[in-house]
Amino acid sequence: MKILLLHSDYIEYEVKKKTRFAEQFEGKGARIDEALVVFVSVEKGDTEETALRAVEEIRDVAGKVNSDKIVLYPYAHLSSSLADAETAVKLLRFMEEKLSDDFEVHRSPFGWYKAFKISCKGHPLSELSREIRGEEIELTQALKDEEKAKSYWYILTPDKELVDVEKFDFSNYPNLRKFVDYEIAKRRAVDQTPPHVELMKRLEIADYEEASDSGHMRYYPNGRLIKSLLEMFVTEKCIEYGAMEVETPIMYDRAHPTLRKYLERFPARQYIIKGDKRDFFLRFAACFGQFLMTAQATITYRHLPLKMYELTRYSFRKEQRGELVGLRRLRAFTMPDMHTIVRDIEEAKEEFYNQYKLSVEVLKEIGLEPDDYEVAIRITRDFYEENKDFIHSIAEVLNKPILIEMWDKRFFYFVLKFEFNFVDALDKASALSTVQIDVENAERYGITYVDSDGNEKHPMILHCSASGAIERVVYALLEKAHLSAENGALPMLPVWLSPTQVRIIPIAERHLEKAIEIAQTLNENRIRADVDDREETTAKKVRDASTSWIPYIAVIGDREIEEGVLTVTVRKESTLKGQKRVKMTLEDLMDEIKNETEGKPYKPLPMHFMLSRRPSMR
RNA sequence: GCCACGGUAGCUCAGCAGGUAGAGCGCGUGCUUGGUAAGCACGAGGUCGCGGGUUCAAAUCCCGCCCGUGGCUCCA
Repeated sequence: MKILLLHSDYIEYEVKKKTRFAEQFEGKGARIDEALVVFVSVEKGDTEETALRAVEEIRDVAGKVNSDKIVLYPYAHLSSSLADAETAVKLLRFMEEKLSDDFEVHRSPFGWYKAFKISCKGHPLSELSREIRGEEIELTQALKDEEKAKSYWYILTPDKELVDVEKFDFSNYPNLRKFVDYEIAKRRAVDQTPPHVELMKRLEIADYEEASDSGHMRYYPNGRLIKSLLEMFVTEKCIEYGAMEVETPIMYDRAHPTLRKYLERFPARQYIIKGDKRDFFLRFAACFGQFLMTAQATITYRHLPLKMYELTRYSFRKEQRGELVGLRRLRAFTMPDMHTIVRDIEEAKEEFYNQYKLSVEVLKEIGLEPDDYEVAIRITRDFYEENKDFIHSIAEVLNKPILIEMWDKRFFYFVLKFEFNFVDALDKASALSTVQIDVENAERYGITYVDSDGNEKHPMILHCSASGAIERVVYALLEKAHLSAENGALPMLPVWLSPTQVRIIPIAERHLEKAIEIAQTLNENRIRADVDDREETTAKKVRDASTSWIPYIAVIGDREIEEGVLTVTVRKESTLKGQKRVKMTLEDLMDEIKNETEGKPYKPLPMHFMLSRRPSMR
């Protein structure tokens, strides 16, 4: 329940119009002089208990301002989580009744649009607001702390200087400025749909699914392929880095004592699922499963650092409705989540540093260069003061200025984290890779290791998402392609992620057989090639291939067959005005693509290799 | 929750001082057998988000609801 108390000379109100929740009311309005006016929002979870506490608050304030008249004024706009009308009216009546013992109480009607005039006395106690907490289930403690946490902002320069963010010269770092503006001012002056939303639909990657909850997407064959390749890639990198891949449940008992406490410390809203006897929440990361597994394992110092990895399909976060956008922010998303158990802070720092570099490398190989993102480090002041050299060594890795957010007090479970933030075409920022040093959860989950001295100790834990959410990586790649198009290039995805890598276009029907043969050879060599066998003009086929962002378009006609070559349009080297066409043999083409996609996972074509056999998905 | 905008053919959208529903793309059929970013012709395809009201008559006006997108959620 939220209440706003105003000590007034008078209040005057007039009922205008009913809403559908309107309470029976015959009068027109009222004027009450010298009253303590209490605006009230009854919220979800409020009970008579909550109302009684509110009554006590009101009594207290009324005593202080020496007022014997109270006006209870239902006012929905104090809260974004209102109770249903029935409960609200019930509790308001209840409060009216309780207050009537000591005060002259006037209650204005619920559920009407009302015009009102109020004259507030303006002395120090004349304006007060109070929040009376009921059974609050949706908002966790961490979310509230996040609101309260006081942040200090700095830029750590490549010269290892910590500059107040106000004093930093951003003129050479426009993207960092955008990121900082977004972070600190949280300002969004944009009122257009982000470019990647249009692209994800047009390229048949993903789309909204109206039959599901907001923030849950459908992925078409192209989208599934792209996601799948990214998932495979990040997973391989983490395993290569030394992690053990595991799989854990997606839902957990809400009442589980350990999990309950962790929920309180994580700033996210959960989906709740009703089970037979217990209620469950859907996981928002792989922490629970991995921590519970680790707690049971017998671990000694010889095993450390110990890494465990899971690709979470899905993680669920019930973000506020208005925060959801395209692939940027979802309620169900796929996240690579790796946890590293380390012996002490020194080992934690070492791993943190290595995983920072791992993240840089993963993003780079995916197609996102350090220029495409901005680095943020969030840290407690103590930890910074004690580890300056270490933080500076991180700054050296990319040799670019870093945004530092510093807190006096540790509000969260970590003492240090970094994020790589992508700044999109509309100047909005969102985090990709991140690593955190967690100093709390080993103890909470009862995770221990036996040290060389024979004693059981609690380790520290690193949380790492080397690429960030897979959907968000797709978002970043699409936005990046859009940005490159604005600079005159032809937008495209990296070749290893392009659903079709080579499109074969036969000039006439008599070339079709040869075209199919070539496509088959390519596919046998793990290159995704398809054939435009539709009855369309060559120009039309080239246009369609181009608007699908296909990296290599190979035309085959009499001349090519005679010479034993292909005429290939190379997208990367073309512009809308001038297309780069090269004659090359099939072997040359295969070599070039092999080269381009080396070390990357492969999956076959997501749809039939003959275009005439392929449905349009939307 | 609040504000703005939107929901019409598979897609993108026009029509809305009330009078039998339109375009482009896509799809189907036919002609054309093509040389690098949209060949030509014909055709099929619509409970105009849902419910109520006004009217001789509603996609169009009024009321309510649902869904979507963007922003806000007041930080004095």
